[in-house]
Parts: sequence; C-alpha cells; structure tokens
Amino acid sequence: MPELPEVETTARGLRDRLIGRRVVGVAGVDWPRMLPNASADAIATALAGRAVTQVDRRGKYLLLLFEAGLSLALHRKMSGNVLLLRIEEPAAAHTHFILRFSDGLDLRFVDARKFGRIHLFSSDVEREQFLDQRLGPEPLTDLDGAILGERLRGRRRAIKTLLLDQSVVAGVGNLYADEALWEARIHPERGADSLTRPELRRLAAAIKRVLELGIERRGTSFSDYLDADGAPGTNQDYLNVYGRAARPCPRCGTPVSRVRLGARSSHFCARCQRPVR
DNA sequence: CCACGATCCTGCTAGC
DNA sequence: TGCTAGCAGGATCGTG
Repeated sequence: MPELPEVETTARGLRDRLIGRRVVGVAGVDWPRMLPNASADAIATALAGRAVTQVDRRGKYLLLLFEAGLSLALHRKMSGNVLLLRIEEPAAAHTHFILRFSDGLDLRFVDARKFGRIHLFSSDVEREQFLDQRLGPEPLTDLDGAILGERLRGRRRAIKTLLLDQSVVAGVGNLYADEALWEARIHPERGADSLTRPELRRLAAAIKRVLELGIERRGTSFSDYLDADGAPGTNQDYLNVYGRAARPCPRCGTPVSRVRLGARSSHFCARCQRPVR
C-alpha cells in the first residue's frame, strides 16, 4: 500500500530521468474510470510536445508538472505502481495507463485492483485547490504537536481512524499509522481529543520518524509496492507491529494485538499502548 | 459539522 | 484437489 514514503521514493526515482523529457502520447488505457476528469485523448492532446518540469509529491499523490502549467496527479491507492520502462518492454498485466516520452521511455501505471486514479490539471491553481481541499499538512515539514492538536480538537473518534483521514494529516496510511502509534505508545482507540500535550508532541514526532525511516529504507514492500525501477523497499523487515499479530512487541515482548477499527485492522502492544492514560 | 457503513476491485488465502 | 467465501485497504459517497 503506497503511503507517503513509497510515493516519495517513487518521485525521487523518477525526478532526474523525467525532467526535460517530452511527452509523445498516451497509450494502453483500458479502464476509463482511472481518468476521472479527462479522457485519454484529452490528456494526450494537452500534454503532447510538453516537457516535464518537475516531479513532486503531496500526501500520497505523485505530481508530474509539465510546461504551460499542465500537470498530472497520480494516486496509487492500494495496489498501484508507477514504473519507468523502455517502450520495447512487454506490458505487465494490469497496465492501465502509459505516458510515452520522445526517446522511447514509458511511464506505466500498473494497478491490479483498479482503484488508482490519474487527474489532469490545466493550471497550478486548479491543482493546488484540488489538493488543499483534500489534504491536511505535510507531516515531514509542517507538523508538530500543536498543529496536530489543532487538527484533532473536538474530534472524539479513535486517534487511529483520524490519522487515516488525509484532511487531518496528509500521507499517513494504515501501516505507518500503526507504527507511529506504537512508537508514541498511544492506544489506537484513544479518543483523539483525549490526547495530552506531551502525547500530541510524541505522536507528531513519531509520525515524522516512521515516515523518514520508511523513506530511508525506500518504502515498505508489504504487498504490492515497487519503486519506479520495479525494486522493492526494505522497510517491511523493520516493522514493529504492523502485520505482526501475536508476535512479540520488540519493546516488551508482549504478543502484538490486532483489532478491527471500522473496516481496518490495527496492530498494537496492549502493554506499551494503554487504552486509558 | 460529525460519525460511520458501504462501495469500488482483484489476488490471495483459509476452509471445506 | 478444487472450489468458494472472505479478506485486504484509500478515499469517496450516502445516510443518520
């Protein structure tokens, strides 16, 4: 499941090789729902002849910026991968979108579950509006205990549930939320507005830490995730609680608990992460 | 405004 | 062995 570290790793892998390259066209679109705001033809027409000017990330969106203010925002949801391949490479199964560049390079969106989406924007303002409407602060640069407390004020739902809400904090998903809560020693079902100031500070720091470590390790390849070159990350070898139900907590040895919160599974240590303060 | 369940998809796994 | 039911999950939408 690509979360912030996986999208960041992909963006870094693409940046140097895409900037300056010109789009020739779009190919391989077999699932129009993947393109919610522009047809394949419209994207091809808009981007043909334009060079990439920037490769960026906001939350879990991968952003490709082109000349003339055009841009694409790609969201991989759960199973999507964005791969850079030569045009002659055979298309992998579940390839649903190909952005073709002038010198024989393909950017391919491969997504078995078809949840991924690609949006076209015709100006920076339009794109930023779309993103800001959906996304809270960037955790690596714009988050601390006070800001997190502000975003959670008056919210009584479980802290874990709210960490998954992209309008609270951008980029955190199920895996890194569980890891951050473990790191901060906070029970996932704690009411968000019950967190003390020290807990908020710890949680903000823990979110940054697990995301930064995830980036250093080039992402977590727990299920489908691969980087732009098709290589897995290594963070799955360092997980403390996610996917480790019944295995010992690395801190205290207590078997890791697993509960359902809404439709999502949460992993935590019942000893290190007490339900009440 | 807030909470929360249903929905979209398909590959994989558990269970019979 | 072969089948199917159920699970996994990010974001959005609809309902209370």
